[in-house]
Amino acid sequence: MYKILKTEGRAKRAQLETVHGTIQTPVFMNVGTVAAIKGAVSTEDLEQIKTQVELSNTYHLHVRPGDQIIRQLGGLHKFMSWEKPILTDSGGFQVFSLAGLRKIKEEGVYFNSHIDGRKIFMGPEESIRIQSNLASTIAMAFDECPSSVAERSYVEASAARTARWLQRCKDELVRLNGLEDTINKKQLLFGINQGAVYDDIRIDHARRISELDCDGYALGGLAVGESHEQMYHVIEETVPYLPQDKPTYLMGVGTPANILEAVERGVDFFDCVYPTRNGRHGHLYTNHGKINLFNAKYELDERPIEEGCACPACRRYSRAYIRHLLKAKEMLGMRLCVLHNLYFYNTMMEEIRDSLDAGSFAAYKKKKLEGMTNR
RNA sequence: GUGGGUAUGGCGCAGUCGGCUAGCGCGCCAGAUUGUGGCUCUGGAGGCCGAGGGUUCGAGUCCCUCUAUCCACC
Repeated sequence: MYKILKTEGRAKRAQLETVHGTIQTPVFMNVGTVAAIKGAVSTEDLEQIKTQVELSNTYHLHVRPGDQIIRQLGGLHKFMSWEKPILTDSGGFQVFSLAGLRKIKEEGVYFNSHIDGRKIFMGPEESIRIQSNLASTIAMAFDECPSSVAERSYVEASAARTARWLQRCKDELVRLNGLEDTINKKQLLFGINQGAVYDDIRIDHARRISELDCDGYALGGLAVGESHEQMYHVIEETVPYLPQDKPTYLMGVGTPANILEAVERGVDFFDCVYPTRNGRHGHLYTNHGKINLFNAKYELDERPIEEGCACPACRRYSRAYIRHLLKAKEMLGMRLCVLHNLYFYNTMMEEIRDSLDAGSFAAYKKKKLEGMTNR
């Protein structure tokens, strides 16, 4: 299933075989929360900008249109017309990030829908059941993502509960995958490590969840307020305690620099809203750093976003034109920016894989970081 | 021509019985944003308060003249 092809230090060049095709890693998963990449990006577009994995969200699809609806329509892949791998996030993070009133108990979490305010209960079994209905390629465990500044005692109790929840997720998935009418009987499950910025809690938690033999393991609860140094430190200390014959996924991260640092520390799956959200806001990633197309200095700039870039935006349009579209709030402006950013990220991951293949990742990373003056 | 209204940053407006560095929205100029509510947040620049004169310790606020503009009537 998961096969390491080459290593350089802790950095891994690997591949993960799934029922929806083989994923080459390190990989960046393109975030499409509600089964859509925001910014009017179609799955046809995704194929043209080197997307390997699309990421959607359990909670968001549960409240709208409803996982039962998607199940009746044949699952997420058929629903959104995307045949390659899809990873669904469990909804644990949404409880942390957007549910105002919430109650976290041993059985799960009670909170209110952000769409219509109605009460929702979600626990490990509910999350996995929804993900099974969505029939994604990879399901994520239902976890709690405590604040990075949460007190030690709280983090300790929370991590212990997340570990118990993982066992329940695992049991429920095994049960569902064994059912006759389950759409994707080979759905994979990734467990999630927690522990905020406390090394010993992280390590202890990593050891515990490693015994559950998941298909992959993620580092959760990072990039939620702590410094880059703290985050790199946690990754460095924790990754060795996660099964190295399984994929390692750093959730929600990050900037191009964050990714390069994490690859070096053994991470091979990433996802982040930056390329899409920042793209919608006119922030573009280039090899010279991030630029803000809203800035007045681009008003008469006839160059493409990035010289030599082969993305759909750079092949044809100028900074001045795209800036105009953004200021005029034309959808095409956002779309072109999102396409460029995702292409940039996916291309960078491709370059990372090539450099690992060639045994020159360290040199590649150094050169890439030196070029990016802004981030 | 007569009567009435209005003139405050690029645009639209607030400015209480005259009282300290004249506010707000949009726009503009920048910055944030890490398992996404196309959201939101944070800064910044920009005003001889239509012009001139007067009253007053003090006028965007009160008085006079002029100018511009809008409405009604002729």
